[in-house]
Amino acid sequence: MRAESSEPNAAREGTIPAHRYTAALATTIETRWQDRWEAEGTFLAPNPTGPLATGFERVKDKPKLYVLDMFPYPSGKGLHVGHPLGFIGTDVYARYKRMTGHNVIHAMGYDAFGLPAEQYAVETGQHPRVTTDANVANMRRQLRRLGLGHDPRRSVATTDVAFYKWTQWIFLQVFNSWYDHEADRARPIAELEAELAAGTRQPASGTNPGDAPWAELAAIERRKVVDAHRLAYLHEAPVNWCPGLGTVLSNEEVTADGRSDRGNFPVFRRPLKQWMMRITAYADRLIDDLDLLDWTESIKLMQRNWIGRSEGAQVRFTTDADDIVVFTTRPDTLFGATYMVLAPEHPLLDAIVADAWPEGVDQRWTNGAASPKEAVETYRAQAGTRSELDRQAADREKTGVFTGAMAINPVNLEPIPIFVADYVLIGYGTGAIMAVPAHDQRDFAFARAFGLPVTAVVAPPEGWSPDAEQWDDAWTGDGAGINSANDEVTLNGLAVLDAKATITAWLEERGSGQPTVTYKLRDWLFSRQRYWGEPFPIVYDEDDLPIAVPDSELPVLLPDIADYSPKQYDIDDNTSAPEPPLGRAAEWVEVTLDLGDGPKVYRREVNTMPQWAGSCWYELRYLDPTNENAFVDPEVERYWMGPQSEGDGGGVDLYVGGVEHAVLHLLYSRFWHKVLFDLGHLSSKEPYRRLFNQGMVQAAAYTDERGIHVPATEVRESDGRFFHGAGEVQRHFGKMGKSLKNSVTPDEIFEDFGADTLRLYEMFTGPLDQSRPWDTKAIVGVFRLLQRIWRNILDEDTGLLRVADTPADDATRRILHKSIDAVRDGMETLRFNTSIARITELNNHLTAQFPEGGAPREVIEPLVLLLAPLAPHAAEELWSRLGHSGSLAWEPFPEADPALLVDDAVEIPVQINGKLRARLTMPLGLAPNELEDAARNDAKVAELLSGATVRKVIAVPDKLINFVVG
RNA sequence: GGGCGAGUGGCGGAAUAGGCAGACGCGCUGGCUUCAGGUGCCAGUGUCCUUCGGGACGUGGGGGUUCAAGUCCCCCCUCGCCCACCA
Repeated sequence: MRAESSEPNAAREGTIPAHRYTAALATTIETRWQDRWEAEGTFLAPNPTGPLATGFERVKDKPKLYVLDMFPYPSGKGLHVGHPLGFIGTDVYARYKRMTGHNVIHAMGYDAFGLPAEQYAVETGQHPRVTTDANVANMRRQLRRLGLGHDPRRSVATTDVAFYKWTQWIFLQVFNSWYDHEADRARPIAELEAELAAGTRQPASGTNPGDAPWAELAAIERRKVVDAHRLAYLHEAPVNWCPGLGTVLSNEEVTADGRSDRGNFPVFRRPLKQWMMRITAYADRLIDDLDLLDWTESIKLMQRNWIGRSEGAQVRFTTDADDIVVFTTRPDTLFGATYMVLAPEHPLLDAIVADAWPEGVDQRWTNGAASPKEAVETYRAQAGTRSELDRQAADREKTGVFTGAMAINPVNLEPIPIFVADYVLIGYGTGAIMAVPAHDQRDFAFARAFGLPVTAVVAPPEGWSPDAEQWDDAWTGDGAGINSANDEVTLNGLAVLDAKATITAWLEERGSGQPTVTYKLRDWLFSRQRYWGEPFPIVYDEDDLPIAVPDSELPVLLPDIADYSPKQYDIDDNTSAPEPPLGRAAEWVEVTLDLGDGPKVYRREVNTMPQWAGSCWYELRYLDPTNENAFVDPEVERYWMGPQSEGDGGGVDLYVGGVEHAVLHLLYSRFWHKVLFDLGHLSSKEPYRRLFNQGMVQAAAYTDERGIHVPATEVRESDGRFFHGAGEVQRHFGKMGKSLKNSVTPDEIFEDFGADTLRLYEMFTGPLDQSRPWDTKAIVGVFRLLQRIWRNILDEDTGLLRVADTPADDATRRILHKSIDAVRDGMETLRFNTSIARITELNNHLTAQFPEGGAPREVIEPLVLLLAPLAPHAAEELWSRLGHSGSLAWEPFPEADPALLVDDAVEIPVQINGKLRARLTMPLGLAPNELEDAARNDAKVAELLSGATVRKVIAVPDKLINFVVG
């Protein structure tokens, strides 16, 4: 069947007219126009300056528009029809905007570093670059075949040396800066060094362990202090170590059940020295600047939740050993703190553990251990080996042990027992809490399990027992303070908000606490033990401290090595340690550089950057892809992405991609963009002004009796049941892909229908943000649409024009202009399905009105232009057959004449008690009373109303009339 | 457990700002064309009843506001996504 349909129509003369729009004809047309667009540079977008500025004169008075897709990973499997949904959507939008007078930039790149190419290299020994380049070439071919109107000069891959040179450069910008919290922005590290040297600034707390004066610090100590301020820094801290992958992972790459996002291997928390990026310094700005963005509230909410800002207080409790600081969002409940809990990893744990159990200790508190030390050590060891899944199950029984130590509550000087329990997380707040079981559900559960007292300090609602020990749950709502007073301060009678302010002020005055803001967001773990990623432009000296490779030495090229695999371990071996593959490139690792003090030998960083690095800034490189002196020319960036008005943060005008990147990519990318903004390299505060999440393409998938997916193409349907071979199979719908064996490739659809039909079908199945099932059988609907438009313009037998140069009749003209109006609306709102429906209606009207041909050119030409963004090849061909020599890509999009959008007469529904009883055609603009008279004068309405008492008449001009009868 | 979003014919989906529910397409039914079939063309197609005039019902379920509710309010059910011991 396919072989036949790809032959010219002539081969089937006698059955199919020679000039019918068929798949074969579509393919001929599509190939021709794709070649022509490329040859003529139809979609080249001129920059205001620089090497890509040719043609800017032509567009300099047009508004600019930056349309961007989330760039794909060039998989070796090639595309299925689900992949290009968003790409088609942005192409339709970009083409429409170009026709409405915008200078549109639209390009496509490749996020080409990453695991699959590396794993393929490990298996085959083929260099990942070879695989990657082949995959990129294949994907470029497939996307070109779709007729996407991209500027090919701007197509970059993150693996291009000319690209990752600048990824490394940006890393160094981050490395060479620090966050000035007073100025609330990043500044060059040299300015910090100068201020420290001049004594005008003191090191941030915790960065200078001995707190010795700057002048007395040795040079190496000074370097350590400065390094501790950098936005990219080395840090020994618990990280997510995945032995199965042989690499560490960021928090974001670990699933809720403690496994790797990729590969689903167990992940263990272990302390290791790794590169971190100080994204937490930007937490507030990442929240606040969401207000600048035209994103859906749900995505903004996900980002806010991920950053997880909480306002509260830190409170200092004294013990016999060190003081312990807790974080709480409910300082108002401080009088109700009946015990304290430390996370198992808390650094002060060893210092406070008592030597022996106190007399008469509760057996539940000791876990059967002979001493607190033994109990804590046992518990800590258990917590360390327990999987994250266990530990994070919210409904899990609370566990913990008593440390034997007591802390003094600063508000009432009462001693309270200190426990260690894994429901307190080391990574959040201070890793220690005051437990208020009466007003926190988790503390309540723990108190009940361990027989700890529950003291109410906020009045619960009516109906609760006055005795908190009788409660079934904690009371976490608002209420007046009770049982909360000492000699100096009382919270009794105060509402929660007032109580918080009062007690926080009191604590601050006494030096026992201060207001604090805490975030769930952690600093970003930025190093990976992989081969196929950007090398860090960092070397280490004999002191083992990091030194930036000078800009002049960039790029640091990825060396060729024999074995690309990181050392992998048994997936459960949590005692293993990462060993990056680059460590084996001995000659590369050892490097001689002259950093101003003569040639010396240094050791290169052997970790590589995570795959997110390239996607953090690729949209900037599209703007100026060939620039060798800067990652982007500031003037070019200002033109395409700069703020458009006061209060605008700038950024790309439309960014389309999957919702799965709602936090990770979008958060990291915003972070880098803000650093580059702070350092004066960018005019835009935000990378993506408007974000739009396209839906997924789903398809039927079938499982056999074993629950295993069978290839969807081999399933037959019979009476609503489905069979594969001899057995019956079950149908369900899921994301199209290899795992469900339900992929459909674009190549099959090109073969049977052509690219324009595929484009139309994908856009017709629903609004762009909605997921939709794929149904190959349904494609014929939009294929027929193209055939019918074709037939209304060209004779199927002769190929000659059958369009008339006579004026359109009034009714046809009105339908045209209403169609234009509706098509534009669908284009603007990315609801292309409605645009296609209106084009179909218009064409159906022409078919009915001019069955023998002769549709007026006055209507046909706008129809072709309306179709152009959606089915550009067919539209170009028709446009040219209509006698135009150039491409229609820059033709003005039809505009509706407002005068033709309203009719002289309108059909008015007549309701009686809200039920439709008649329709009357009436002149437009009748007043309510005229409407009522006209309705009453209608014979049918009069009959319906006879004998009834009309109690009320609702007459809405030009809309309807409703008689309310009694 | 918390948050967000969505439920409209057999299917995908339309429906300005509360005003004719089901546009457009698939599928289905009948017919035309054709050497049989197709990805050609035409007509019909929400459900039920009907004396063929029409009538009743109908946007997940239940209540409410209104002359009028797919649309607004309250309660419930189902599905999807995100987060998940974050003090």
